[in-house]
Amino acid sequence: MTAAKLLLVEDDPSLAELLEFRFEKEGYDVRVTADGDDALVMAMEDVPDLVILDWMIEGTSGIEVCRRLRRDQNTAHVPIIMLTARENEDDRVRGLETGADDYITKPFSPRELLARVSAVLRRIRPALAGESIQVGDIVLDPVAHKVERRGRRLQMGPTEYRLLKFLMESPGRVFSRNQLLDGVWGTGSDIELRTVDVHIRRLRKAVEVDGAKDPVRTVRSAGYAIEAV
Amino acid sequence: MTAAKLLLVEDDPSLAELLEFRFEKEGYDVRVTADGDDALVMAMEDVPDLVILDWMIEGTSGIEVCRRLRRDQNTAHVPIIMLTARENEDDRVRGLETGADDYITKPFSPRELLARVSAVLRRIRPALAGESIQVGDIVLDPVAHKVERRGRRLQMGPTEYRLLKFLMESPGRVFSRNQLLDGVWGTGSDIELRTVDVHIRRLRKAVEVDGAKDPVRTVRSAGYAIEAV
DNA sequence: TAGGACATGACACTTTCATGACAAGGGCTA
DNA sequence: TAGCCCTTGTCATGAAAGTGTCATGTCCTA
Repeated sequence: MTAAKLLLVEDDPSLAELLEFRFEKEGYDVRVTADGDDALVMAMEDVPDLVILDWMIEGTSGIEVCRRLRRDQNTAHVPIIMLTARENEDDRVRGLETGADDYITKPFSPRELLARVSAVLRRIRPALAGESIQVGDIVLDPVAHKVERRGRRLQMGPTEYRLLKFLMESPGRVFSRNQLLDGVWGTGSDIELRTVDVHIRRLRKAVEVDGAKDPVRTVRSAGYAIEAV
Repeated sequence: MTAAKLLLVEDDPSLAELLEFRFEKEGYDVRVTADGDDALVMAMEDVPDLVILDWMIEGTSGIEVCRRLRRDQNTAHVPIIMLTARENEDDRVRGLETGADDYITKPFSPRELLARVSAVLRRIRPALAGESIQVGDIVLDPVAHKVERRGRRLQMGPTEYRLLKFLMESPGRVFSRNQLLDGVWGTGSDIELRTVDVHIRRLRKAVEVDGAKDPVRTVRSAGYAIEAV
């Protein structure tokens, strides 16, 4: 299981350091910045699994960062937890309405933030929390690195496994070839776009079980998705 | 678009009634019970999209309900928001660790709870949280790249899809052929004006469902619009 | 009723995708 | 270390689906 990538946007150095320490201790892969614009750049370059965003930061404001993350295709679905010192309900609601998934009011204990991060990740990316994912009749166990369909064990290469896992984390959602390259092969991989097709085909072949239908949907001129069949 | 089904487990009658009223006003399909065991039965019988669970209820305790929901295959993935009167951090953390997706501390405003429900649903089923576009009986889910009408899945080419999406983003508004070329084909496309007519026709054919009326309105010497029928 | 505007079917042309083949690389074993 | 097997990225090819244009028919309106 690869570590979950967190992006922490916090301009109080001591708090940032404390949180970074705690999260790394929990096995997360943490990057930190104090600046909103930096945060956006970092998020675009390497899409994190979750963003922890202080409402009051230098440069671009927290809510603006949130809005922009939501606007970009690649980061639109990254969960965001906002840190806010405000008691004001309007701000909390506005944060949630802007697209934040959760907020936590300062002062908070690191432990509670950890619990929230874990809860959000579990909801969004069960595989990161070590839980198995199920889509239709396909079950993927990230801990055992096993895939089963209708009780039968499936055999596939490492790339097909990662591709399947990536797709299963967002069932039904269509990913472009570029998104798949970023998500499965890693940002900045220098791979031919069409190579994705080939791996999709290998994946299709790997999940073939007697009379079961193909769970991989091709969306012409858009990409691929996996769905319950 | 079918309404999101909520299950509200709350034993304070006045609060339950208030919430039920607010949620139904927002278009949710709400069922209410005051009892933990009832809640489990109801959840098994008709799996809700989200559970709002009071921590302190009669019968089986909230946390126990949470645990059991998580244990059953059918309800394991249903998001849970816990309502708690306790300030105690341990309880909050324990709730999250047990599998609740979120909690909210009493007293809270219905508005905030609504925002949280919406935020959680947005994650789980984008189509339920208003991320899909709906015009009349046509529902377009941009994330899954799917279009449905009266529950039936529609099939169309990429251009028709983009055209439909563009029109549905401004229901009722009339677009000239030039505007459509700019918006759907991209500015600077060197396409014959009349080609729009052809794609409109293909779109019309694609959204044909048994006896449903044509949602595409032709405005003579002006352009086209889509409207609820 | 004439003239313009729109609808429709046909068709040739493009784009996009599925598939099989293949060579390069890596790791493991004998 | 040579040989073998598995994985991987790329390419060529054929099939399928989608696209733009035109000619013709139909409708509407002044």
